[in-house]
Amino acid sequence: MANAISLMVTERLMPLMSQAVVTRFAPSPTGFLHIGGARTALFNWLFARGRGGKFLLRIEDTDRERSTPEATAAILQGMAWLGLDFDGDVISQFDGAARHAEVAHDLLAQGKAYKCFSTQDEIQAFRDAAKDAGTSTLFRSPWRDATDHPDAPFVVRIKAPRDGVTVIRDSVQGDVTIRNDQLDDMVLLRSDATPVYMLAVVVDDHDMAVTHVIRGDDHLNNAARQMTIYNAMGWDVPVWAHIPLIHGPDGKKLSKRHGATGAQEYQALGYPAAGMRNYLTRLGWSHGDDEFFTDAQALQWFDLTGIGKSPARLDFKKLENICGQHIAVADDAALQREIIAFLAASDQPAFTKPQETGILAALPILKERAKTFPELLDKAEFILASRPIQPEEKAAKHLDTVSRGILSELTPHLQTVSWVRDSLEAVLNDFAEGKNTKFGKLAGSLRAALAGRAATPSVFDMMLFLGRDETLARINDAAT
RNA sequence: GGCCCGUUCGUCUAUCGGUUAGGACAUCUGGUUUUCAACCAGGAAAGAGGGGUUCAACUCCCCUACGGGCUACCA
Repeated sequence: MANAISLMVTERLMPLMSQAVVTRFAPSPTGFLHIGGARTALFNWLFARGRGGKFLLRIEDTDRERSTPEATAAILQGMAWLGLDFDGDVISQFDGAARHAEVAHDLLAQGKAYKCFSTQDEIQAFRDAAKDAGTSTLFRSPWRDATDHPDAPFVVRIKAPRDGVTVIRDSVQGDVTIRNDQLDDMVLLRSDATPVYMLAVVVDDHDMAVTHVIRGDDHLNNAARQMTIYNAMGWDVPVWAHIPLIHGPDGKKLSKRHGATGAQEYQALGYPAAGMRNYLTRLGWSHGDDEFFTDAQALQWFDLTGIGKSPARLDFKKLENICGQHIAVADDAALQREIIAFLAASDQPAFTKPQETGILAALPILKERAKTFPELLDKAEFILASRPIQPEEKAAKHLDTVSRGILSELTPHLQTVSWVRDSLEAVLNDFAEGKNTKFGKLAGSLRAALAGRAATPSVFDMMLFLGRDETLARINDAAT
């Protein structure tokens, strides 16, 4: 029986194993890692990793003018922050130029591409005229079927089909049909013989054995044009999945005026990577009613069929909510490391050694009350600050003359009490009652004395954490 | 201009012809509370508009509106 089952499992898995999933993220290095790009990378990562496949990274740096090494570094950093590890080395598309050109020459030799001697000025003039006349601006090169060639600069264009239709079988968008008379004979090789992006992607995706192309839907139309190259070369077309772009809260394309657009800005803002992954995954993708999930669950559940077709908007409130949940369940040591990285990413001074050990020890009482790292750190002020504590404005209100007097009177009670939660609670409650005041009022003063803040963990937690001597010292500081 | 894609509560979404259109965040009311966070109970809140098809449409088709994309010797 067990054998029969394992055989069934093996048989079902075999086709999948022999055709393992390969995805890639292919950003152009012209700036930081955009949050939309980060989500695209995340989807590719989830899809490949969830299926034991490979996730590759290719930098599309064929535009020498705009590509910079700094941008590549920023993209790498952003991915590292989000924990999106890729297989193999970073691949430079520019490095493959010779191979891309080779394919273009192959097509030329096969008569599936041709040399076009029309100059850019001529083409531009044609387009302008067509626009004025209200006719199609699709350029039809007179050189497509020419036999005699002048001795002049030329570009290599592909002979795109003119009849029939091209159907993009897209896992997200469904079948998208484009009439072939809408396709132009796109340029493969520029007049300086360098390959163009449209050629490079196809060749690279084929050579890298990419099985699933998951990318922004701004490439949806390009897919039809790219298919003419696949078809001309007789290559298998990958599974396409064109995902909608992310929009700002106002529904417009996400741009700088919406605030943070770079993935790393979110790190500097203090969002934990796990929460970011969860939120970004859920944005435009769903698995029933599941909102909060672990990486393991996302890996198991993520599928192309769950991706929506309409653009989603960023909602910082929900991001915070999800992040708060992830901070609450995070492993203390890992959370500590992430907070330290956050400090560096946001240009804040690093922890001193005592602060570092203090935070780590207090994480259990801190992490359940914060949605972001700045919030957590704010509530950790009783650990980070050292005597004498300088109360902030809101806290100072709890330290008026009367309150200070009460704190002075409290001191002797704390000197003798057994330093455990139950005893402390009993003493403080009795004391408050004896003073005919509410415990809440007393707690406010204690909070101000111990942390200098109005929002802190429980006063008992802080007292236990600080210990008798430090607690009394701080109360004394505040009372006098 | 041409072509392509999209449109369910404020937001993210479920629904895959028959539901009182469900959940989450946000919001409002009440409760709890030691501040913050959290928690508990409850409320308000949606099928862009117009035509079809069908016994029945949020779901299928068409038109319009709105949003987005592509239309480069950029990627």
